[in-house]
Amino acid sequence: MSDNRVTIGAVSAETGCNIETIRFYEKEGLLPKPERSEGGHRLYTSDHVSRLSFVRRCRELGFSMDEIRQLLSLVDGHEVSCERVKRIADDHLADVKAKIADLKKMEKSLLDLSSTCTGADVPECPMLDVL
Amino acid sequence: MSDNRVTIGAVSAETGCNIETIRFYEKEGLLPKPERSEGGHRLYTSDHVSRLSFVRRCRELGFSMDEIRQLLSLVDGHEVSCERVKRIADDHLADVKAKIADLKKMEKSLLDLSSTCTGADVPECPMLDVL
DNA sequence: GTAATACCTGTAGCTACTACAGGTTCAAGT
DNA sequence: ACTTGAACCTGTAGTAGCTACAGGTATTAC
Repeated sequence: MSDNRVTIGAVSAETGCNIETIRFYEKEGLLPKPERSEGGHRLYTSDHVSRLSFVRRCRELGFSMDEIRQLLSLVDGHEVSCERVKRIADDHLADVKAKIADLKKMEKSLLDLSSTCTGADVPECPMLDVL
Repeated sequence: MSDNRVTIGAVSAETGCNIETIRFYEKEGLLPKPERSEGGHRLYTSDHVSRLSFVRRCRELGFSMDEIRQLLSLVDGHEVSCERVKRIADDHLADVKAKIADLKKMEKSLLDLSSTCTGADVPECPMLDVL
């Protein structure tokens, strides 16, 4: 069970995560330090791969590294309470909603601005005047 | 006309832009270098203030510093064509729309995830299992 | 004249990576 | 056994758009 250790390159190929990023996550404490070969190469177990996948999925959902660290500490400690997990997720959801709202404001302003502009090849632009 | 020069602190107070940010914009070429007092303090004219306001409005609309540099070079050169301005703005608008779409995907996933979770104070969380 | 405040330059920090440089180890082929 | 090339190692610097110092000088008010 502890025999099938794989190199960082294999983990990278399996997860689609850059080698440098994997080492970076280790340095940042998102991945536990793996054992090393005699020569110092990292040797990963399937547990590492699972955890890396977890981290990647969280990143895709926009969680910050700090939020991920909090989620991981809930997993690692014996403190997995739905309550706390949900709070972290809902806080993050609120952030995402706020960002969407900001971007929609920008979108509207840009559309308004763009509509003042004919796009013709003339030497004066009403858009710049507005700005 | 060239008498009413103001210090960086006054410009900061007027525009709401941090002193450090004003100096940073100068270093990055978004603001022209102002004259200096004998002692080396920056002395700004109203032209500088207008340009800083322009830069700030662009930033609020999400334009990158590089896009702002392009807009400014159109203003400064005698090349102000509506066509080019509109292209920059519309490209940026497309970026904004893409970001909104990404965030909406995140939002949906987070909502789905959150709905699997009761939020009760139990030691098992279905959300973490999904992740 | 002096003290407080405003300003100066230059550097380091933030997020989440990516991209090297320069060196070592491993695996495959002969 | 030996060589070669690929994969790995550490450490540093770069990205965007600022912010936050440290340590020093200029200006202003009293």
